[in-house]
Amino acid sequence: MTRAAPNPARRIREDIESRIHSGEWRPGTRIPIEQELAARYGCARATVSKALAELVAAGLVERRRKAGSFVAHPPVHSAVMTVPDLAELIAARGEAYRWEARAVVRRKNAGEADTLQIDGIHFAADEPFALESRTIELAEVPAAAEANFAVEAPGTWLLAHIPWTSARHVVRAIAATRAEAAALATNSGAACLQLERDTWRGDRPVTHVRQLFRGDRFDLVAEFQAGTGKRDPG
Amino acid sequence: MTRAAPNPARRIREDIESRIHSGEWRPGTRIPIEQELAARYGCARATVSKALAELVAAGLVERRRKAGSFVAHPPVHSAVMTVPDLAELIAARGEAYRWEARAVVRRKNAGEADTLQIDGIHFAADEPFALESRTIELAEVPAAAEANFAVEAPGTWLLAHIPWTSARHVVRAIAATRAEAAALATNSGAACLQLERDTWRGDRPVTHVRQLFRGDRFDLVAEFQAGTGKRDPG
DNA sequence: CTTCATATTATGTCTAGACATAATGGCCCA
DNA sequence: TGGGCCATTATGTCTAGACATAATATGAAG
Repeated sequence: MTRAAPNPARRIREDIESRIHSGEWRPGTRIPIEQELAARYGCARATVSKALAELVAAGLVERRRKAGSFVAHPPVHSAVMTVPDLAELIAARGEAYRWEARAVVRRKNAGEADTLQIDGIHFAADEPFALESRTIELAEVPAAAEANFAVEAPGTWLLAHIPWTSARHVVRAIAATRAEAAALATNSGAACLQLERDTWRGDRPVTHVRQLFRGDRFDLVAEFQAGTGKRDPG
Repeated sequence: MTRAAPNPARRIREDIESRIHSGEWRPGTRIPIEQELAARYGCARATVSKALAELVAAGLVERRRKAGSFVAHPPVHSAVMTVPDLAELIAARGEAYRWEARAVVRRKNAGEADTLQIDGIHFAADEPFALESRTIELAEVPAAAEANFAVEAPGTWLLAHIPWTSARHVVRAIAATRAEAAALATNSGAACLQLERDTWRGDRPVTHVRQLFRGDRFDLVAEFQAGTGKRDPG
């Protein structure tokens, strides 16, 4: 058997990538068929296929049976948003972080499982940074009943204790109510960024949060990196 | 050669996925070694490896040489945000879409390449939906000089003509200025969602946009889907 | 008792060949 | 001319085996 070159798949991927990035192969361009690529790079078709599969995962390429592989049209409208853990975010800024709980209430729901309702404020350098209002489903996270949310912010606690989740975030600009404005040390009607997050484990709800930030103190960043193929789970 | 079951890789992936989702295998848990999984599922090791590779791509699993494969810790703080093409978004709502350009100016920059400055308004059902202010680098997109941005929104045009990009979005809540409020048919100081996007081709800037939405008419959604492995570029 | 070399182990990658599947494009028939 | 069937073709998936690589564990030497 012919011995393999060190990294054919990688070479193929990077070659195609650079052709796409350079504009030589524009969106919609048909990529040579796998057989031909295999011949050109001197490797097995499975290797070409793997390289193409990675490019598909990166969003650079689309493949259709019989039709062939094509340079994908740029999905400019999707990007990875980093939703901060507030304790981390503020610590990273070098400011003192503090969490102050205003209310921790266990709600008994007739027939259904109980929920925990937690309201509080995140402080950065002793100034109010975000209002938080959270509901935790005790059926999914029974251990939450024992946690002391007067001391630790529930988001931080949950991150460390929940097995796995999927989540949906909704970002919206709203005007602060009088009460919210007071809590955030701003004026009534001020523009605020509201982040709502629903979290599930499988298909069962785990927690719902609403976080409210002063518009002049916080913004969200989302990045779209075409085809780097980077996986950096940190 | 033993014939393969219809979809072993998929079966393996879904099985492991469900164990992770159910909490049976918690974050950090070691997944059985590939040999054992291959034996258990009655398939080749390469197939197990492929299934695991997909789970890694989905962020559910981490693999380390010699050490083994492990259930990853949930990266709850990242989610995929879908940034809409406004023409599409509004059409999808079943409302009439209209773009109105207010100014299209070519700026000559001494020594450097020219830029195109475009300001306009997106309308949904004849009501102002978003203000847009955009700069296009003509050095990167010379064809833009010929486009008629009085008729077609530049975002839509660019989507169809730019080879490939990476992008950075910043989302912020701001109060509308008097002029912005007037253009958006709301009142001065109203909470608005501002989306700024810088787009590059390779490392060279292509375009910068600032879009302003009325807070009560628009929100952004970001999803974090653990391990569905869904690729839906459509 | 520590340190370094080495064997072991589990993942990483590749090959050559086989069969599956779906979409296209042309052919045949009405 | 129009519509439906079918062969072709390119991707999709899998197998069994081989070698590469990195990290750990072990054992030997100082």
